[in-house]
Amino acid sequence: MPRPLEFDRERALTRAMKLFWSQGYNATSLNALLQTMGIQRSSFYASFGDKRTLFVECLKLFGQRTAELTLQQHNANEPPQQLISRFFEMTVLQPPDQRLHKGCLLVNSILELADTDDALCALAAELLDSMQNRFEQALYQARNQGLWHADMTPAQAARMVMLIHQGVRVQSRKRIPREDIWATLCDALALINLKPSPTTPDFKTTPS
Amino acid sequence: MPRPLEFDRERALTRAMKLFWSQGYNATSLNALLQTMGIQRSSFYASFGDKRTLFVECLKLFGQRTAELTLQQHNANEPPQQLISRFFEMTVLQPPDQRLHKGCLLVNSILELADTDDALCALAAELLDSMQNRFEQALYQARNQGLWHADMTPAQAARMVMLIHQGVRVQSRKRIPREDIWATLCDALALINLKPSPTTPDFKTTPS
DNA sequence: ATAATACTGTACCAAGCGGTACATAATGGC
DNA sequence: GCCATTATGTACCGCTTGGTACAGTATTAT
Repeated sequence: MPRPLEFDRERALTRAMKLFWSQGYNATSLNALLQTMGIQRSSFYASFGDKRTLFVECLKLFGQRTAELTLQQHNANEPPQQLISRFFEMTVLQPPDQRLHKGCLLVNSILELADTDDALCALAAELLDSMQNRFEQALYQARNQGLWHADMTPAQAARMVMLIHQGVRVQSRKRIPREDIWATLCDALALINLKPSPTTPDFKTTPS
Repeated sequence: MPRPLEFDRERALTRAMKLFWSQGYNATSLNALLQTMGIQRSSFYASFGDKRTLFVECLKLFGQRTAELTLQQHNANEPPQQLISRFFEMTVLQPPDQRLHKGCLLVNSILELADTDDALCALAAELLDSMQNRFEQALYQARNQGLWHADMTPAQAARMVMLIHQGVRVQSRKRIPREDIWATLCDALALINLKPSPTTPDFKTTPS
């Protein structure tokens, strides 16, 4: 009976996420959100509740998208530790500068909201932890298949991967050239026998 | 001729820094600042210009304090790479939880302000870079004296140290127990032959 | 005493904030 | 056509924001 078309909720949500991702929670005003989401104030509150509720949705969406990014091409033939390599390739190597320099929404949010909004901070931390769990699982498999070894347990190595990830995300937020970040990243991953690939990537034609 | 006593500027500045450190730039209101600094609105603008100018001072103060923290006890007899160990001990091991969980003001600021205030972000990045330079210098000395070696140059290792630092600062912002952070940190530093010390630290009696 | 300076206290400002209210137009199933 | 629903547009709310103005009160050197 009603007017069915709920504009483009997914699209609007994605745009909101990108804005939060770039500017942070506090610095993103409602007016700015409405403008980039392309909807009206009334529609906003009807569809998304309020700013904070929207942000929760954005955090979850980011976690989901990140998971898809690493898992979508992960088939059985592929060595498990390739999951980690590809994760970094997708987040540091391939993406346009614009996205690279936004860092990681989860990391950004934890640092911004740690002392002002415990619940949001805990949610972001939780999503980050699930990434760590996926990495640990992959390393566990890889070790059992004789495809990876190191002087530490999968759990320890997964913590290292997250440490490296978070460090890299900070680096990337300060507009350091992608080549430099990639070099540092390779150095770091080599230390735990996870150096991405024998082929040196080509940065020349990366679009922005 | 005038009334000489300029209240306690240093003290007020320190308090302001701590508040920014804990809450970030945007989430820290002027009223909150006045309250913790213990001064009046008029005195504030007379002595510190405005909020943003104050923040610049706070960033510089933080950089200076951090430098003092690592360099003050650094005498000639001490192995140079001990500077790095002590740096982490001072920022992760010894400080009360309260300070630990604030992370690093420079890292926090870079992530919060990357896309909204280039100048502030650049200043924080610059101060962070000077930390890296000190570490690189220390590693260079240590290597020449045969006190440290690794499969990478001092410059590469210094980048690793900063990567680890930034990763640890993110970890610490999510209220992870200090013991866990310390364990992860030891794993990471061991990879570049900078494991803090043979003695396992005692966490039991750390005050908060 | 006087002039100069530094602080306090309070009132005020325009602007922006997140959020609400409501009247109106469009769209569908019945 | 009718009604339910969902959108739009706009006006408005109370509150907070960073910043200014100014009168009053100390405090000091001269």
